[in-house]
Amino acid sequence: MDSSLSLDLKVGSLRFPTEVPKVLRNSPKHEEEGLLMKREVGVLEAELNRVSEENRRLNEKIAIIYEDCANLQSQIKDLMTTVRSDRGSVSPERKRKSESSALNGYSDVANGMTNWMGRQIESNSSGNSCKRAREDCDLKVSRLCVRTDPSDSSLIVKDGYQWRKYGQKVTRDNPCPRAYFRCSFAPACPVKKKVQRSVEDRSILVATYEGEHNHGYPSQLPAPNGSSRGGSVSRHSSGPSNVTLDLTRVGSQQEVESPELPRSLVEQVALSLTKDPGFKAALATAVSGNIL
DNA sequence: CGTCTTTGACCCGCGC
DNA sequence: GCGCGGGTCAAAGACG
Ligand SMILES: [Zn+2]
Repeated sequence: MDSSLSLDLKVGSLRFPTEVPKVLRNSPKHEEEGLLMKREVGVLEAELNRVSEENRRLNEKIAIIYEDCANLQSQIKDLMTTVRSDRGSVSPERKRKSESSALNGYSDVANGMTNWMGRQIESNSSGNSCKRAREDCDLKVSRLCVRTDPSDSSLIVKDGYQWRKYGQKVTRDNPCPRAYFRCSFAPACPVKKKVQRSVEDRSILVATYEGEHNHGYPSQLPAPNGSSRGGSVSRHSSGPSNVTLDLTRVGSQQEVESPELPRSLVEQVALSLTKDPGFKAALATAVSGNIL
């Protein structure tokens, strides 16, 4: 397994002949028109074949990416355990329960993509409107919209990290309370997040993250003995019923640069894919399709 | 017993 | 200084 995953996808090189409608015009020279039409048809067919082939290869690549993601995450997990054991022996900070963050409902890939997409959404909106430019120097603020069951009154966004709630306030412009969380996966992780229900759509939770994790992504592969017979699936299912991403917003605004350094290999992989908006959309569609 | 949630108190910046 | 609103602390309780 090579950790430097270079994909070399040439999706952006799709170029459709833009001057095709020329042959549709009314022309007195029918033979020439027919000839032109045939040639154009041939070109289009070749293009179609090429695109289909490209599509097939992309699907294969996506499958490979899935595997690589799983492999990378297992490597990260191993790395994290060794790092934790080292640090634990040196500085006896009060260690929290560093495991048993069961991911129920969706896969690690979905988690990573969710996180990454949220970052993309935020970097889009903040880059365009630049509402708060004073926090860019120190804190990185990102926003993630999550659709949950409106009947679920718990403001819990299960994004793969471990959060400890430390406050809740009612704000002025929103009748729904706002919950404050701190990352409790690492003892000194500075990341905080605020979760509040959206005013317009009560079924949407808006999570605002600030700061960067000083640890890797704490993803846990689903237990190898995943053949849990009984209803233990939803035993501690405080997770949201479904996490959806607003893909239209991602697709409508391309040109996303991500100047920040990736914190984990998973994010690095994701960032290497964001260069091309077309592939981003395709991958997002494929991933969301697989989630559902 | 350790960890997390709840919740009122407290702090702090800001506008007047 | 004072009130207001948002963010955080920390004691107490819940939970496994
Ligand atoms: Zn963290």
